[in-house]
Amino acid sequence: MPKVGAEPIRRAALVKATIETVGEAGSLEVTVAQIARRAGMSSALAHHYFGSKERIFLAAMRSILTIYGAEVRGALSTAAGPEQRLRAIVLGNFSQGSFRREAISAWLNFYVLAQTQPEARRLLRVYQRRMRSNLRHELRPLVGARAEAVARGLGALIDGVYIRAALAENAPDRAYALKIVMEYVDRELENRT
Amino acid sequence: MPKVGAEPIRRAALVKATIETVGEAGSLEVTVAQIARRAGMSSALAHHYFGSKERIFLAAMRSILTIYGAEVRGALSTAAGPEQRLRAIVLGNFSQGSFRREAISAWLNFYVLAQTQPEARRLLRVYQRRMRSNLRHELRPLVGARAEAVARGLGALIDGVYIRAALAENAPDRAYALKIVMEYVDRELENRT
DNA sequence: GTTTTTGTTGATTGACGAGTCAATAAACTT
DNA sequence: AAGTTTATTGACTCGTCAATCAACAAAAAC
Repeated sequence: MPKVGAEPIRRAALVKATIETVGEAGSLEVTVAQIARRAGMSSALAHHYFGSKERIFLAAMRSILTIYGAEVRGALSTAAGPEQRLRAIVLGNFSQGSFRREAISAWLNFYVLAQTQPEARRLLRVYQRRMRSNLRHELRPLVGARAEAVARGLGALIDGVYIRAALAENAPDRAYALKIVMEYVDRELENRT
Repeated sequence: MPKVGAEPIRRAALVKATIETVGEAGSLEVTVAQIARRAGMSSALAHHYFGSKERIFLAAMRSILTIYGAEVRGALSTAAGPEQRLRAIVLGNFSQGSFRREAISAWLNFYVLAQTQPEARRLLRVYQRRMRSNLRHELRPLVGARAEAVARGLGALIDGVYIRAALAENAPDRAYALKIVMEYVDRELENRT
């Protein structure tokens, strides 16, 4: 049943299926066949479009980071003033699309992938750098010279809250996660110079 | 060359080799043969003593958590008063033995293992609970009702700083990691009630 | 309407790796 | 000295899985 113009649809389906499969399995040790089946095709087709398992993973990772980025940008669009914008960035990091069980678990696994895969590492680094730069930019007028350190601390805290959520048994508690991070922001802004 | 009383020595060697191998590879996808070779024995012997790869991993994880615990206790032993003790706990988390490249990378990978392996998950949970309880105990006299939230935040921040260190290309910067976390403590203690 | 491009899969290959086993040997027991 | 326990490994089995390939089908191009 070959329908023309299938490529982008198939690729998207595979990326989605990869995130779901890795997220559910909680591990990168999933087979191409599993992913392909979930995406409704044969494993041969998955290889046909992506060439290798590695490339499938990288595409999925790119997708996750893109979603993060988009949600942060979305949250940012309505915010005015440094404090509002700072809080919007944090909020964006915990929005619906990103702070979901499989997404979190998949993210953790891609983090591990970045330990071995140079391209995965590059992607993650680019993303982190951009995030830190955004945070620093809003923090500068709020905490001055401390901006760099606070940006790093915030980034690390967000990552930490994420991996802790990956380990929780119930559905991740978005509100509580957000509370922890926002209170960090509160503390830093209380004593601003 | 069978020397009697080899079991504990072999087991220890395997645990050590596992942490090193996983840490270096940055992945759990290492073979029993690799681990065994590094520990100076055949893979058959590794299976003989541990029964399965899974059990080898669990033993390695237990070892890592034990080392953490010991270092925290060590740091705690000389500290007096809640604030000193709180800072000692943090310090213990970043001590020489734990905050090392392979240990960090291995820890991250065991974190991932805990997503799938019930026993690994249990171990990690027990460890986290104890750590949080320790933190809370020292925080209570310092920040009162906020103790629970701060303990959680601190725990998450420490985890976050760890995984970020796993991604760094150079040797992990212990001093900087510590600075980030200690400043979090500073902020929380500044406005104590 | 034939050729080319795009889509698709079942079957196969080839490698790798966990776990088992039989065999060998040194040390301890009686 | 014979028997038992502990240590140790090379060789093998068996399953799994990424990747390839040959073949078929439909649409597009010519």
